[in-house]
Amino acid sequence: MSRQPTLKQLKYLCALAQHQHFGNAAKACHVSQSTLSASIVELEDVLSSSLVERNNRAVLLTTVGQEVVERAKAILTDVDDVVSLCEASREPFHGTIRLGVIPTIAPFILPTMLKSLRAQHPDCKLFVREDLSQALVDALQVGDLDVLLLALPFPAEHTDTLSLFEDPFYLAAMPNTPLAMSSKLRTKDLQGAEMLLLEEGHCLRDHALEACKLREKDVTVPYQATSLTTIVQMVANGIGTTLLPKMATDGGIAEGTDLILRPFDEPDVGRQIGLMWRKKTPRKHEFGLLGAFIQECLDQI
Amino acid sequence: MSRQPTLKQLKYLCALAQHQHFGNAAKACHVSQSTLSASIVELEDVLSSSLVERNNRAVLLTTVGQEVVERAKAILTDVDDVVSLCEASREPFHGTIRLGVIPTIAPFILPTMLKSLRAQHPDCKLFVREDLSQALVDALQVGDLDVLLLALPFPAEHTDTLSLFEDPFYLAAMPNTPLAMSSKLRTKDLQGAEMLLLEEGHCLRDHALEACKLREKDVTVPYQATSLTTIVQMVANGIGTTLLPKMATDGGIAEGTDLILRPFDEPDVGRQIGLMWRKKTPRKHEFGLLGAFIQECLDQI
DNA sequence: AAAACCAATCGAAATTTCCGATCGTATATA
DNA sequence: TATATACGATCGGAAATTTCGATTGGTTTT
Repeated sequence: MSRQPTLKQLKYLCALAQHQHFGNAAKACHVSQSTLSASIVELEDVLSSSLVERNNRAVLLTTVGQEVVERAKAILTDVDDVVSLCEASREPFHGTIRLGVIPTIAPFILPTMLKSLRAQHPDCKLFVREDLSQALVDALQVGDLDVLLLALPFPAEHTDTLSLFEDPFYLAAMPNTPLAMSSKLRTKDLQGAEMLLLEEGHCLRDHALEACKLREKDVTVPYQATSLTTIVQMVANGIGTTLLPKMATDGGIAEGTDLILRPFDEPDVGRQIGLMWRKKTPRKHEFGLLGAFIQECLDQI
Repeated sequence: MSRQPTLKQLKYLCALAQHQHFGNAAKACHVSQSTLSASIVELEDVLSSSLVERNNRAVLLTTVGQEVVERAKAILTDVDDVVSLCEASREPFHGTIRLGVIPTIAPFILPTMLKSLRAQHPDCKLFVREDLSQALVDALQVGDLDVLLLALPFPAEHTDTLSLFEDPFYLAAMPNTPLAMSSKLRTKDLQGAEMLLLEEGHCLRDHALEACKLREKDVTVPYQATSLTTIVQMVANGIGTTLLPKMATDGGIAEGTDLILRPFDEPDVGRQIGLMWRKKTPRKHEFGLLGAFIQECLDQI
């Protein structure tokens, strides 16, 4: 009868795979190097397979080792899921929710949301990470985050999404410019306009291009356009024109400037905001409630 | 900081769910009743949820308990899968072998080899990368490849080699040329001959120079001599003379041409073909078997 | 009321886990 | 060439845990 590997051993192996260094991996696990080393040896003994090649300058995983690490990661997150399942089952909004939010949403919704949350669910600890969609999805899939608030659609395997609301785009332009003064505003008026958009990687950029049927050449990407605020400042200084999500304008991003903010005289010019979680998450129900909660927050703005 | 449940605890919970009885479940797990009982209590403590109702005559699982049991079962079989994965991978020729082969070997041996491999070891996945020796060695040392098939000697630290067979050089020349017609062929006859060889980086070039005691000035490197086939075509068009490894001529590289192929009337004019792997690889034995397998393949050609 | 059954609990023993120290080897530095 | 440094393996002892048998408390059956 062969023994079974321990969760601890699997955890140590994953840490070793990540750090490629026994000492550092041990530090990350809060154990001594000797403990981690012995654990790995024992794991290899239990599995009767060498998982790691200790080349004296680097730590290399064998093919089996890599495969085991992959599965070990999955197992560890599954175990974590059991824990959070129990947490959530005790009562929604009573545990920790690790939420990822994209930069073009976070500043406009988090303040009200966090305030409401503290008022209505004081026992809920919300850990927020702000990053680009792709980074958030990666973190979601490996189990570093529980749920994301982002613009849909965004392709991601093994996930479910819940659409919350539409966020229309407004044109932001200086007074006296043709786009600001035309009687009706249509997306085709933007053809050839030199739009200022956020740099690559921001989904707002892609969704704006998509919604307005623009192509790359219609767009000017200023150097280091990493936040909407800087773009607004540039437009206010007469450098060009841009699209802003209603969410941002409601948040007062253009206050203190002379900018004209115009909605489009067409339907469906905007982006869809929603939640995304792992298909296998045990907290679907709680996240559905979270969606409703966010919608309530928005009504207050 | 919340602890994690143990695999043992999950196992006991599953047994309890199955037997609906602490004593019997304990017996099935080969532990005492007190041990199992305590384990369940501790699991409930870790998860801060009651999983089992032991009020009345029977043992009842709570809703959360059932959910946890279901996930626990999945986790346990996942862990077992890791074990059997390793069991399977212990058998030689049952996993993935990432093999590097140099361009002057690959086309002449891979077809038969892959065919035999599929026939004899259908579970073996062979990933092949064809590149120059130095690139292969680099890839081997950083762990991107498991084993190389190349011409020896080739300097590489932290590696072991296994010599498989000698691959003699044949002179390839057009009829009516002096080298094709001389009574005996010796390496010193090549002095001053304008040999066509592969460009820098191909070890065949170095080994040919070495075996025939030639120096750089005896050689003509044609523009873009990247494959033996093109060199053969050039020689067949009367541009010069070249050396071909027996392996290539056996493969019929000179078919359809008038070329004369002559062995040398001297011993040890050729190159040595062998395997190379990292000194620390845990698969030495398997790679030894791979060497024998390759030798068998060659007998079939 | 007694017996039977069951799970929880307790204290002692057995086991394991963990750490610091040390060793062996490979690499970098002088 | 000699010395210092870095890294992982190993060992022995201390600490933590796991495990067990015995016992307790509660319920059901006889």
